Amino acid sequence: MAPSAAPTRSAGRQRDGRTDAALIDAVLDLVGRGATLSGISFVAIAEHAGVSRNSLYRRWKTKDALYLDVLASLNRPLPALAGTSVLDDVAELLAVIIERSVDPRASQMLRALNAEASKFPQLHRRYFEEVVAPRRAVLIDLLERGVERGDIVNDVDVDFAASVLVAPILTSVAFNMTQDLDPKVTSRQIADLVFAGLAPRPTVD
Amino acid sequence: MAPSAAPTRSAGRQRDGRTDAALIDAVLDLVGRGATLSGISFVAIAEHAGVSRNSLYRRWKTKDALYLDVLASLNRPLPALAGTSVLDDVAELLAVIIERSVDPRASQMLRALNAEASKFPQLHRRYFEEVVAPRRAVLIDLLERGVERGDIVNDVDVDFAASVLVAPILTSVAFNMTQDLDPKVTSRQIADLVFAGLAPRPTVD
Amino acid sequence: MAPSAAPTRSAGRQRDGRTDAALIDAVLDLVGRGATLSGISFVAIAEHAGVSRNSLYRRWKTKDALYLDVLASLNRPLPALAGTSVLDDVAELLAVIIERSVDPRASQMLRALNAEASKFPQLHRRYFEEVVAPRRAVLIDLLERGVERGDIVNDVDVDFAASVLVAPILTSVAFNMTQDLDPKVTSRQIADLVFAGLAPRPTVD
Amino acid sequence: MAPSAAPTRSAGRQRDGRTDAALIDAVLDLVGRGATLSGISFVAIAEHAGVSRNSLYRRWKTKDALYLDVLASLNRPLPALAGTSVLDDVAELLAVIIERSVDPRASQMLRALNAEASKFPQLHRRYFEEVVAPRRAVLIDLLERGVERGDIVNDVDVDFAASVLVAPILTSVAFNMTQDLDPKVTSRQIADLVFAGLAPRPTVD
DNA sequence: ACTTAACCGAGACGGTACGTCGCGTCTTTTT
DNA sequence: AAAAAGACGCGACGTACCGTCTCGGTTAAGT
Repeated sequence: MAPSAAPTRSAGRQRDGRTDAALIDAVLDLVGRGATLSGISFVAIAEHAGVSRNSLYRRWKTKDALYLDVLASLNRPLPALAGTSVLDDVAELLAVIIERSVDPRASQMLRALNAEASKFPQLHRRYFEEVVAPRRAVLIDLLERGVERGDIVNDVDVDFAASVLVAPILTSVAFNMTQDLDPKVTSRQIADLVFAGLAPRPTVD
Repeated sequence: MAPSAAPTRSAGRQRDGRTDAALIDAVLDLVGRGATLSGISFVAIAEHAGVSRNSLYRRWKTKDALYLDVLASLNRPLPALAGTSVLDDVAELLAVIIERSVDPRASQMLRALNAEASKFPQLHRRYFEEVVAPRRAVLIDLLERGVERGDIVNDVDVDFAASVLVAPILTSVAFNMTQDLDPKVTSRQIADLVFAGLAPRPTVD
Repeated sequence: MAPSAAPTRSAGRQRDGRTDAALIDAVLDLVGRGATLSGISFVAIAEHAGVSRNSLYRRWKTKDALYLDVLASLNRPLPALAGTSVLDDVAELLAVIIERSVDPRASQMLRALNAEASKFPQLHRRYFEEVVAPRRAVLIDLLERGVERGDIVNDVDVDFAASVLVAPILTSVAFNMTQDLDPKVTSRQIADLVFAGLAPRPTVD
Repeated sequence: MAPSAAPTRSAGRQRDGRTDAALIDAVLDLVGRGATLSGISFVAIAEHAGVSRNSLYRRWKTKDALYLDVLASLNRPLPALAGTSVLDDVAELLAVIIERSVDPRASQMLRALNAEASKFPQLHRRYFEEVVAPRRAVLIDLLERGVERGDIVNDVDVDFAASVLVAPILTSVAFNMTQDLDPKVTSRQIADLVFAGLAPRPTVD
C-alpha cells in the first residue's frame, strides 16, 4: 500500500486517495500493453493516470518503490479447497492458479519481471515471496497430505512434484500463450497426466 | 545471416566480415546483461561493438532485421539420440535442451522476447518456429514411437505430454532460475516422474 | 504603504503588522543580494521572510503592487541645507545624495529597476518621480538662486548643469562602483571641478 | 569569438559557422528586449536563433562562456580624432561614445550587466576592461595632452575629469534614457560646460 | 599507376523524452 | 478571519540520447 496514513493527521491539504489508485492502475495498464519495467517512465505513468508528475514523484521516489506497491496490489489470498480427494484438490488449485494467471496485466507483469530480473532484483525476489511461494506452499501441503493418506507414492520428491505440476501453467504464462489455458480443462488434464504417469500400468482385474 | 551477399560485386572497398560478427555479438552481450529488446539502441550496439554507427545502419535498417539475424545465430541442429529406450531417449533429449537453455545469453534472449512479444510479434513467432518447434517435433516423434511400441499408454495426448515434459525446464529458464537445472540430474528426474506418475501402482508380485 | 487598513474592522483574527514589514524587508534583502525583479518569486519572498505564501498573496496580488510599497519604504525627505554659499550648498546636497546612494539595498534596487524598466514601466517611472525628482528639484532650485545671486553664469542651462553635477554619483551607483564614492570628498571634488571648469582662467592679479 | 578553430581540422562533420553568429545574435536580441542575463535560458536562446539546443550546448557549456563571446562581439576599435583642438577632440570623442551607446542592444546589455554584477563578476569586469577602459584611455590621453599644451589647467585631476565628462552619457544609458542623447548636440554641451565651469569668469576686456 | 566507388570513423545536427524544479493556487487544520 | 502546512496542476529548464547527415580518409576492385 502507499505511504501508511499517519495516525496524527498533520496540517495542510490531504492527499487524494484516488490518485494513489489511479497511478498504480496506470502502471498495470502500461505493463499490460507490453511496456517494459525500465521502459516505462514516470512521465508516461502520470500522463496515463491523468495526474501531474509532481503528485507521482511526491509518493514514490524510485521505480522500485512504486513497483513494489504495484506488486502488492496484485496479491490476493487463495480460497479454501473442497478437500474431497487429493487429486480433486490439486486440480482445483491448479484451476485457481490458471484463473489468476490469465489476467493479462498480471501475466505481462510476470514476463516483464522475468526479463528484467537483473535490473530489479528486489522486485523479482518479492514477486516470488509474495505471489508464487504462497501458492507453492498450499500445493506442497496438499501433496504431503496425499503421501500420508497413501494417495501418492511415498518415494516421490514432493517439492519437485509440485514444480512439475505448476510448470505447464507457468510456461504458458511466461511464453505469452495463455490462450492455451482453460481453468477447468487444463487443470484436470495436468493433474490426471501427472498422477497417472505415461508408463502403462499393469491391469489389476 | 548478415545482409545477403550481392551476386554482382561492385567496385569499392569491401565490407569487413568481422564487423558483422562483432555487431551480432554485441547485441547478445547487451541482452545477456539484462537489456530489453526495445531498450537497446543502435547507438549502444555500435558502441559496444566498437564500430561506428554508420557501419551498423548500413547493414540493418530496422531492429527487427537485426534481431532476426541475431536469432539465426543462436540456432544449432540437435544431435542424434542413442535410441536404446523411449525413457532413456526422452531423458537424453531433455538433457540436451537443458544444456542449451543454460547459456545465459540465449536464455536472457528468450525472456526478453517473451516480455516484448507484442512489440516484436514477428520475432516471437520466428523464435518458436526455428528454435522451439524443432525440439518439440523430435520429442513428439519420440513419444509417438513409444506409444507404438507400447512403452507409453495409448490414451495419452502426446502433444500435451510433450508440453508437460518440457515445461519444468522452460519454467526455470523463463523465471531466470537456471541454477536449479542440471543436464543429467534434472532431465532424468523429470522423465522418471512423468513416466511413473504420482499415484501408487498396484504391486504385481 | 501596506494594504489599506479597512475602516470597518470585521470579525476574525487580526493581521500581524510585523508580517508586512518582514515581507518588504525580504524583498529588499533579496534585491540586495543581486536578485532580479522578475527573478524574485512570491515563494522566495515568503520563504525569506519566514512567512507562509498565503500571507503574502493575501496582501499583494501582483508584483507591481508589492514593489510599489517596497519603493515607498525607501523614500525619505531631504534635510535642510546650511545656506552659506551656493558652492557649499551644492557640495552638501551632493554629499547627502551620496550617503543615501551608498546603501547597498537601495543602490541595487536602482540597478534592478534600470535593467528591467521595460518590464516594470510603472515602477521605473515612480522611482524617478518619488526619489530622483525631489533631489533634482532641490538642486535646480539651488542653482537658480545661484544665478540670481550672480554666483553662477546666467547663460547656463540650469537643468543640464544639474544633470552634470549628479551624473558622476549616479554613474558610480549604476555601475556598482560605490566604493569610489565618499560623501565628503567626492561631493566637494565634483562641485569644485564643475564650478571652476577645465579651461584656464585669466589671472586677475 | 567562438571556440578557436583548431589548425588541424579533425574528422567528422564541420560546424556551421552561421550557427555561432545566429546564437550570439539571439542573445543580443533577447537582452535588447529587456531580458535579464540570468533570466535568459539556453532554451530561449536556441529557439530564438532557430537552432537546436544541442548545437548551443555543444559550443558553450556555461552562460559565462557564452556571454563572454557576446561581449567580445560588441567590441569595436575607436576611430581616429581630428586633432584640431582639445575641446573639439573631446567633443568629438564624446559624440562617438554617444553614438555607440545609443545602440539599444548594447545599452541594455550594459544595464543587465550592472544589475547582475554579483552573479557575473567576471563578465562585469571584462566589460570594463574591454569596452569602457579603452574609451577612458583615449579620453585621459587627450586631457593630458591638453594640460601639456596649456589648454587645461594643470592642477586638475585628469582621471576624475574624464569621469565627469563621460558621466552624463553613462547616466543616460544606465537609466534607460538614451532618448535624451544626441551625438552632436549633447557632446558639445557637455564639453562646453565642463570646460567653462559654472562660476563666472572675470571679463578680460 | 590511376580512377572510382564503397566502406569506415568522427562528429555536427535536429528532434524528442525524461526527471527535476519552481511557481501560484487550492485545501485543510490550527490559532 | 488570519496563518501555517502541504497537496496539486502546470510549465520551463537542462540533460541525455537517438537517428540522420556530412565530412575527410582509407581500401580494394577495375581500367
